[in-house]
Amino acid sequence: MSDNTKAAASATAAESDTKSRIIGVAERMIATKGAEQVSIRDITREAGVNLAAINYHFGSKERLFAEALARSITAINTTRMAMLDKAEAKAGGRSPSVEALLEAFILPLLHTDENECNRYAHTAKMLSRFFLNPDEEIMHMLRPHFMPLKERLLRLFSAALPEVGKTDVEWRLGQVFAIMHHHMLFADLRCKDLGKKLNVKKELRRLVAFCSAGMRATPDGEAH
Amino acid sequence: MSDNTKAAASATAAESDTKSRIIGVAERMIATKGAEQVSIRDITREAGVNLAAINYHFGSKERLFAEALARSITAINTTRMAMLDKAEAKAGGRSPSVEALLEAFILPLLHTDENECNRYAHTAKMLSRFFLNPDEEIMHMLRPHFMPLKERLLRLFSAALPEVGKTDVEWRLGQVFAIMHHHMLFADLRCKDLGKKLNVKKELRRLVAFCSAGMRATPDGEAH
DNA sequence: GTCTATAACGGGATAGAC
DNA sequence: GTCTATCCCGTTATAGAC
Repeated sequence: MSDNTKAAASATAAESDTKSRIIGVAERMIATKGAEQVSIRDITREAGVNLAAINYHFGSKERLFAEALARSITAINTTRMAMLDKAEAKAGGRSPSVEALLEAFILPLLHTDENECNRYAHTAKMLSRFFLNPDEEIMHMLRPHFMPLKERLLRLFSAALPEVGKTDVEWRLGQVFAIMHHHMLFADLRCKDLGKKLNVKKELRRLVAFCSAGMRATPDGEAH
Repeated sequence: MSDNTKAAASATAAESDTKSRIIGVAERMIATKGAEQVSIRDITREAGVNLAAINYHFGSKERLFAEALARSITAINTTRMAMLDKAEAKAGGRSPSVEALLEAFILPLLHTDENECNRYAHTAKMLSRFFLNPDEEIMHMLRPHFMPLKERLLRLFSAALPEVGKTDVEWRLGQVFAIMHHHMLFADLRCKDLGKKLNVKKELRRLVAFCSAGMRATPDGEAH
């Protein structure tokens, strides 16, 4: 075991950082087995580092996981930003429609792998972990990773919904987030239990229909 | 591996003191500290029973917690059923409005205590635990506790929304559930971090407005 | 500063005596 | 049915090597 770690260390001297290797291994294992099934013993064994290395570099298991979560969030939000760019370009100088904005928010979450039904199902589960046991430090560390998108969405939705107050727009956006969080939490169950691939197009249509109606609701709740 | 048919048998007989005492203690401790902070060692110490008693009577810690969760669900759903009774009586022979139905579904979840901001915040967290780590046996055990309500809601919403297909009504009801799950998961955070009591009336109005619009959405997502 | 070795701790589960 | 005695595991803390 000792010769293995030495070889790996010398072979990749430039980036043989224990810290980045740990993150890499953690990400891979989480993506494979899910955060709930990954112990730091698994990670350190696989990475060929000592058990205590995680505590030294990250402070705790949760903060290592938060690091991995941040990467996923960044990946998702980059795609969302790109879709917003396209939507804005397509709308010319005008404001993109509520539907276009929702699609940019929702669609990146529905991407599928061949083996994994939903690529980001494990990301949703990691998010849930933090929701279940809120940690102020981690939340603070995560905030920058989704704030830019949130600000932009708030601005764009407010422009698309001039008749809805900004406070309400923000609150309603929170409900869309809630729906998507729940959706992804069960994406793998729906897929694995039913033994069929998810119908992305259909799900997107349903989600956009429900959420756009909610975003546009009049305060008294009568939408028609 | 061990057969669990014995558990069903013991339920019929005069419930062993130990078993009911364990459930009672577990419920109380979960309501006080939250499920995440309660170990079976805490419970057995407090109940004055042996550590192994939980495994003997319930099979596992998770199944004991599921028992406590089932009680909360039953309490909530009894209130919901009563509100549906009233709504149906008020509507005479006609179908209660979407708003009245949503209110019956949502309002019971918003009840507050003096110390606890949301009486069922811990219930939501327990639900989340199971969502995070789905257990087929537990899900099967829980199903009867919310199926009657679900069936009734499906029937009533379908009657109130004749233009929406039953499959869509069910799917949309799932989104309302998602919103409420998320809402309760953060009820305590909103309350404790902001240091102010929740404004139940305002939250109810917002929730009903958003959800009723979503329930009524037209398939293409245009609601106005 | 970086990392290892090891110990201590607390948690859930279980076999087997009674 | 109940209880003791473990077992195994994941996590955390510390001391010290490099």
